[in-house]
Amino acid sequence: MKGSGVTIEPNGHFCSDCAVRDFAVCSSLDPAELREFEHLGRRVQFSSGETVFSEEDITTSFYNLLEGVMRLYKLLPDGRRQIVGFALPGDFLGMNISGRHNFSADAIGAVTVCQFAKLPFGRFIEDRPHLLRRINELAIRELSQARDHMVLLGRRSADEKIAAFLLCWRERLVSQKGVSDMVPLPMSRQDIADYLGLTIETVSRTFTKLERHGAIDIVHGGINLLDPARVEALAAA
Amino acid sequence: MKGSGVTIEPNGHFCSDCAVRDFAVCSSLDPAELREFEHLGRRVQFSSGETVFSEEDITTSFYNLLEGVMRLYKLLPDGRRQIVGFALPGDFLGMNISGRHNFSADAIGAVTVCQFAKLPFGRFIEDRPHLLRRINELAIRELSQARDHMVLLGRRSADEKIAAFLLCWRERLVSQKGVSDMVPLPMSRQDIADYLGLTIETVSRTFTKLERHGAIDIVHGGINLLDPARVEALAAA
DNA sequence: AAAGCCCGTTGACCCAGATCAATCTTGACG
DNA sequence: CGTCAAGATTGATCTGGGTCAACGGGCTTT
Repeated sequence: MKGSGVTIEPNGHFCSDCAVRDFAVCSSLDPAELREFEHLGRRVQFSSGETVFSEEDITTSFYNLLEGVMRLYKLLPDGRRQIVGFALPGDFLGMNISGRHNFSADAIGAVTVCQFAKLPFGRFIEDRPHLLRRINELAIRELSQARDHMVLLGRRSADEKIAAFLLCWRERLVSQKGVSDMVPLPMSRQDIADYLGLTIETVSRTFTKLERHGAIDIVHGGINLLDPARVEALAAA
Repeated sequence: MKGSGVTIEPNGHFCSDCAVRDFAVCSSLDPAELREFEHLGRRVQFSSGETVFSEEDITTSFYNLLEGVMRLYKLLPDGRRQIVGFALPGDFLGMNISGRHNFSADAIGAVTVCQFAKLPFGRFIEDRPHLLRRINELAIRELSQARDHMVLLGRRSADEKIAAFLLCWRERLVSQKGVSDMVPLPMSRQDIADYLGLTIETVSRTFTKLERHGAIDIVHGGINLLDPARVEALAAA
């Protein structure tokens, strides 16, 4: 579902009290810069399932995810899909060198982004090396995650993939909402399958197996980690 | 094989006539900067199979590959290996945010690198945003390649993996030594298998199958692309 | 509340690619 | 030139996970 999103009236939205202020790209900006920066972005909302941008689209904007979860994916011509990542609040999307996006991005549930037009954003960076350094830092971190994911896709069994996914997803949620054994899974089984290079049936079966072994409890919208140690042992790394 | 490499006497080595001058990180530097930069790096040689740096090692240096090919890989505790990339001359290695390398790097055949101590290099970048921009550009390009590779690992068949690998490898060699239907493969079958998430037997069988179909010709140290169109069709993307 | 749909689960079966096991090729070295 | 070791190929067999198919449970719609 292609969506252009809904721009929110800017009343009352200031970078200085933005929820992702401290861990997004903008954490590198001082208060004065932040006031200038404020005029570059506009808040836009997307509803569940809407596509924020598509692979091969000419890049006209960058996005800072403020609220919600997004799936980032690539499609093969015959429809096979590989999800290359899930984005959480604070993630910065859209950087590329070809001038075109190299993956598509959909909202999973309602999403709010801070959208920056490419050119003014590029100009703003120009003489702010600390912002560039911050962007570089995020790119390098993503690269490291991408390599970990290659190991998972190329060399791990279905059981290991699922276990590693649960732990890694929980870990990422920690920085958002603190530690908890309840792990919300807003994405569908199909999304998880396409992320792990499996089929939906294998994902379902593996969850059931983990539940039968008492390692997790499948609840609506997520799972409970009953035995984190056992899941860690399964993830084996 | 862990190796510390052999430093080459600096006589007669100048950045200005470096082979990778135009496409490595240093392409962003002007002649004056280049002269200063020259003192930061030292040329080091590694012989076939030597390890230049290992995953989890504390990062003390960055590397600019000048000559040869390297395999970049991660190991699971039980020895399973995933090659996350092959490095060619001009590639810049070692960036990370944790202070530790996040993959290992071996020489495939003899290799020459330009090695930079981390701290002086970091200081040199400090007030040279154009160099930082160049590094960022390289990171973003690698990220895009990493995502393509995830699709390959997660969603493609063995035949497609091999075909895509041959075409992609040939494409990369174009910028090094021009177009040719002779594709040198300096890495072993095991390396190819670990890059594609397959076993050595499947790689061997798939090569043989391609040869029987007249698409390629297996020669010592590489293959001849007899029917590029057919291989492209197999790669299906 | 009945109908329909979407999503997830479960079972039966199958196959691409892994595993196991020779055998062959090539190059290094006495 | 013969010996050895390392890599590559090939064949036989097995299996993890894919495919196909049925079913169920929780929504929305009317």
